[in-house]
Amino acid sequence: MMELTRKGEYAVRGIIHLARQPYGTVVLLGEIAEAAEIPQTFLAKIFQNFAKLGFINSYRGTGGGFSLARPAAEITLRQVVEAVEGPIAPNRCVAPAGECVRSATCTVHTVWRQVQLQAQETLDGVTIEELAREESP
Amino acid sequence: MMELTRKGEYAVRGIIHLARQPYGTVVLLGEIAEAAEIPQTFLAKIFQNFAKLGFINSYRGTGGGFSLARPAAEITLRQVVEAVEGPIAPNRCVAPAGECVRSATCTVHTVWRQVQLQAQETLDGVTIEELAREESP
DNA sequence: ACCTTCAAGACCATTTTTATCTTTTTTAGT
DNA sequence: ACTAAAAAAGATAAAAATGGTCTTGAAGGT
Ligand code: SF4
Ligand code: SF4
Repeated sequence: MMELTRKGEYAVRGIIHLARQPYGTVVLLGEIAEAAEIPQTFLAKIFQNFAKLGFINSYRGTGGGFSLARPAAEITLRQVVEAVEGPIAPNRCVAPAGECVRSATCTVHTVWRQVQLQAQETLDGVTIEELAREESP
Repeated sequence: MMELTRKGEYAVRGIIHLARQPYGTVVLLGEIAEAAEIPQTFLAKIFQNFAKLGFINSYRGTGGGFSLARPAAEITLRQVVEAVEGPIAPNRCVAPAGECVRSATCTVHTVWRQVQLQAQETLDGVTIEELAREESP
């Protein structure tokens, strides 16, 4: 239930790889795709979207590629996940567009709301910079 | 992202309706479906599964229908949701069968694990009996 | 000019979701 | 025994989402 899609997983892996380079480094799409084991054309779509959203810069032509558009410490995991998967919502009624006629009185609604808030807080509390640091043990 | 399917939503609504009757009451599938606004044939499939799992009893023939097989206070929301949607896992690597070669060293893995634990705890902490009580305000 | 690299959009196979329909089995009541 | 009621089981299927690929075009460097 409620699983991240490949797209979401690839997006996180891709941007973390970018964040592991010195800030400002321009990296080839192909290099990121290979290192993170992501189908290149699929990652291209994801990164095109990231560029539009201002997470990364893209450069065309020889010597082109992608670089972070702002420090990894200023990008949260929630922002990345929501960029590709849409708002975090364990049920329709807690999604932005999700109306349910029962929601005003529904006892289950509040539970989904709590699950949603917990997930949002957890993902908000982690930055790409933290995730990019190599693990210690 | 990570949304409950109709099946999951129907399952919860259906069993709550059953839990609102006095314990042991046998209710027609059609009555539950109508009250909870669920396609009857779809709810039939869900309840067949619930019966197999021992949440409810089913009775065929005239005067048949469904009743809770154990008190609503002993059925948690997590049990109901996992019965229809499978284990709660925000990413493959925290699912029972989900192996990822990176999981041992992956910094993101621990975040998904935390989201998973929080959701599991929240849904574990709510019983169908609580949800079946009419809301107060 | 020419090569490199990303952008954009069309395309497509597979899987999942969301059901419906039909046939069979069980049971209660007469 | 017969009949009607009701769930069980399984086949079928439309629609949507997923997980990509392919082609063409545009921008930039040499
Ligand atoms: S949980 Fe309650 S409010 Fe949310 S969709 Fe279900 S019935 Fe509606
Ligand atoms: S979060 Fe880490 S461990 Fe989990 S699937 Fe992604 S790479 Fe693998």
